[in-house]
Amino acid sequence: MCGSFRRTSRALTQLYEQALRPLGLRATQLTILQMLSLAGEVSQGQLGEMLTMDSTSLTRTLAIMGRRGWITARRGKDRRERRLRLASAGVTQLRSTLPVWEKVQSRLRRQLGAQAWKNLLQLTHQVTRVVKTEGGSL
Amino acid sequence: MCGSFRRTSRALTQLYEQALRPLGLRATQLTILQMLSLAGEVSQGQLGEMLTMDSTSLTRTLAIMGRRGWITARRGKDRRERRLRLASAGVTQLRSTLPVWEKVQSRLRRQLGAQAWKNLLQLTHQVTRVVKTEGGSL
DNA sequence: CCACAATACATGTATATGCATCCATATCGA
DNA sequence: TCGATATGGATGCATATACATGTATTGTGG
Repeated sequence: MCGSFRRTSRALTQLYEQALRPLGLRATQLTILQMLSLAGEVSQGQLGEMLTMDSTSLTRTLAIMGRRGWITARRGKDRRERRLRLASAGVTQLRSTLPVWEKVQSRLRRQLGAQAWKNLLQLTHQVTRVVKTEGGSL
Repeated sequence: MCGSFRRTSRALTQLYEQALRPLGLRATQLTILQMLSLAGEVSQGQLGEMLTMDSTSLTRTLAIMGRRGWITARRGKDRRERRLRLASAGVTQLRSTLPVWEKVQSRLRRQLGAQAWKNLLQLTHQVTRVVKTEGGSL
């Protein structure tokens, strides 16, 4: 199952990134822009939790995105935290990226069919949930 | 969809690799061992095709696995090709790894249910196939 | 046979990602 | 309040992964 997911991830990532390449961002970066757009200001740890990603792995990607001016970070009341927000350049980048993303997504959905699409989203979320909640004892 | 798959891949990879860590191999490496075990001798390009992985990405992983003595490579009749096989240490490694892998896998399958499991395998393969065959026009 | 296009990898470069470990800060118990 | 512990990130290190480009080899039309 792990191998199947990893293989499909590679295929999907290539598909999406091929479309995103002219815009100069990677799949992970788009996901982060979308997440911050939805969530507003969050800590690095919270973002990691939302993405099921090691929060220290985010340090590097966030640094790249910070250099490009897409996000800003500031210390929170708890001064260990980095609280992250979209910067205006990030909003702009996201806005110009969404149509491209949407186009790939809708074509793929058409190929797969609405039912398979829906099942996939539901099942992937279920797997993530199960692994996260039962991971220790699995 | 890409984000969902990537997130679930991260979760699954952590789950499987947590179990595999004492054995000193990564998820990708196990997949390659399994593939070579099933396929016998194949070229690097064929292996990349089977895994939906850029064949030049395999160069590094295969080098690591070669250093550990798990695989061997030789030139084919076409001397540009590297034809890959499991070495005996690779067979041994695979044999000692399979029970651990099986254990994680079966527990996860129990948590998800047989039907969801089956649907997932079928759907992920479908997505991979669609992306690979229609990728250019998507 | 030969110049040229195509193929199979190798290598350079960049990002993604996780874990172990370290530092700063916060929290909590005595 | 002070010392022990816990928490949030930063950093070092290793692997995963893709693409662009370079190199060796093969295939091909003339």
